[in-house]
Amino acid sequence: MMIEKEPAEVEQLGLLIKETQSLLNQRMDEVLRPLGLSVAQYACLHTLRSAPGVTGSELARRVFVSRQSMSVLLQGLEKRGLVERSQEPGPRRERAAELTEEAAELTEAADGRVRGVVSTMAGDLVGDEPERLLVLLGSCRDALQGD
Amino acid sequence: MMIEKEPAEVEQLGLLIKETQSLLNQRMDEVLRPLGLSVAQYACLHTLRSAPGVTGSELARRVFVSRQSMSVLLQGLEKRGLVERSQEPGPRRERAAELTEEAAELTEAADGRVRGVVSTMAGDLVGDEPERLLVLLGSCRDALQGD
DNA sequence: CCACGTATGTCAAGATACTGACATGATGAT
DNA sequence: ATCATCATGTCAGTATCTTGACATACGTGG
Repeated sequence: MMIEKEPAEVEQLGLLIKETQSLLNQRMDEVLRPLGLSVAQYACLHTLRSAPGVTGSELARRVFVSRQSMSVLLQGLEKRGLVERSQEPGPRRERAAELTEEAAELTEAADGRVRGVVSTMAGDLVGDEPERLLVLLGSCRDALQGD
Repeated sequence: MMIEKEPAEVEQLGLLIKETQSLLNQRMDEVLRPLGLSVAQYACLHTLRSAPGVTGSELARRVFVSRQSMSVLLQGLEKRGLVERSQEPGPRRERAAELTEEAAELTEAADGRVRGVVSTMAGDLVGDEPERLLVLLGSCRDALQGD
């Protein structure tokens, strides 16, 4: 006979994820705001650094926002001289986006601060616990999007 | 000499949390929308059911939104007959909020659907893994808000 | 060759959440 | 007793994200 986990605790998992993400977003905003960056802008720059030349739509998918939001995000970053987009559209009307020199410095500074926040968050985890957390959360993510 | 964890993996923890929460919110919206409820409204009703009679401000803190957002949320729920608020303000101008009968049924139905989503999310976790995940994530949350 | 489906980029409108500000009522220090 | 302080509830303005819609461009099947 299978021993069923009482669902009372697992039920709190959704709330806990929301809570943690809310706090994480808040802390990231606090350290990024002095640099003049919103969390969404940081996510955009961070992703662009690891994947230069991607299209706006692909960027939107990776950052989990709509194409439209990414469009205005990129326009703002372009106006601030942090991002350059090819003026001559590519194969499918695509406009590849890349970081500028100034953005590289800024993104590195922002990355440092975000690393600090994440270190704080994982500060009480010891041994293989960080890795365990990554695996378990990854399982949840896959189960949700695999649908 | 301490063996330092390479931070390359832990660094992804922030992104993973954001990703998982985004997908969870999306799935919850999909199951709650047919009931005419937004995720925020569900969170409001769910919290009210476990803590009837709380004030709007306290409710806002528990649901992680501002007092102002909770104010308009409650106005909408009140207009739909799901929530009743005491008209005669209490000790500190407080207006205690409670669920109506109709809301109790609706909230129960919504809870069932949300339980389904959470079960899907935790579907691949076995043994003590759900509990482990709760403990590890709880540690992260405490580290973020303990600051 | 040409219509159809699909993907990108953008504009406009609606919804939602936040910050700032104010009035009201309770608490505490002097 | 009086005034400063704080918490609640609400209104207004701002910012951001989303959905809907349209124009453009590539690919495929008729």
